[in-house]
Amino acid sequence: MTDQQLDAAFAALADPTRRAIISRLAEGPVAVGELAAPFEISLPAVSRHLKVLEGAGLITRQKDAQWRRCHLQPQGLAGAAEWIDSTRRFWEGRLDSLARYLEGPKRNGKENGDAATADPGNGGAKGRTRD
Amino acid sequence: MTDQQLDAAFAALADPTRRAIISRLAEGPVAVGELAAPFEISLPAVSRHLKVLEGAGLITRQKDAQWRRCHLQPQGLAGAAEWIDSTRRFWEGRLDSLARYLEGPKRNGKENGDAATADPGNGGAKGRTRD
DNA sequence: CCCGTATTTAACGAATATGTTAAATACGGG
DNA sequence: CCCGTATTTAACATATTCGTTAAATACGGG
Repeated sequence: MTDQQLDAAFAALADPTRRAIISRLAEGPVAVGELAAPFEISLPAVSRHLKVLEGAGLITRQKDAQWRRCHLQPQGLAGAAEWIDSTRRFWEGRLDSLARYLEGPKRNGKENGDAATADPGNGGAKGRTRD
Repeated sequence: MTDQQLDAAFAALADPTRRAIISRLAEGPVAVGELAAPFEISLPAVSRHLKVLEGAGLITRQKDAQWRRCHLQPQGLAGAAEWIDSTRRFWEGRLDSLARYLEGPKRNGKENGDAATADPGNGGAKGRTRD
């Protein structure tokens, strides 16, 4: 997933109407009119939201006579989720190194409960600006 | 997580500079100046990005003399990830019901054949003007 | 107390997003 | 071929976002 795709996906998700549309589509494909019904905004506004979602790769639209049936594109969601998860894994990996550091040969007897603020990478250096 | 929090979190993630900042912070806490160094934009611009990230609950800033050390707030990321994952779980659950429906003991020999567009949950409901 | 460093706030302009209404387009049917 | 339904595009107003530069604020040190 490129940076631009992530931009588009996250921007698309940053709107409650669009998230509601996605939630609705997770139940199954729906045509535009039916999709728009629950919302108070106009149909053109929904249409534009759909364009944004489609541009972000989160949905597709299939022609079906004069209807356009919208389908969730789960791989689009997967791309966004993957960015977040890999960041979280990275963070947790960093915590793992911290745990190893604390439990290492030094045999640290105290359990460090607040790993989130500890900083082995910059451990004792307070007030340092550059490294 | 409220709708507004999701708005803020996803909007915050929809910017490559802010995602880069988050990636950097996943390695450990960093002061603003050092955080800003890799970017070509001005320091005030970075400062505003940090404000956005903080407002979205994705980071925190701690005072440390004249420095402000920025920390990742992983629970913020978790909230966004959870929305996506629950949507995906819902989608997959729906596919599961579809599979059961297709393979189930009560074989009904009616219209189906395209798993991606079939819709057991809304099978013959409204919106079907054309058959 | 004043200075230099670190960071934020203020003020501004350009680009983008979102909503509206009115008109255009696409489709199947009589 | 024209009509009604479904949906999109056009044109427009307004709000927000993102960048800039200049000034303000916060802090520790001589």
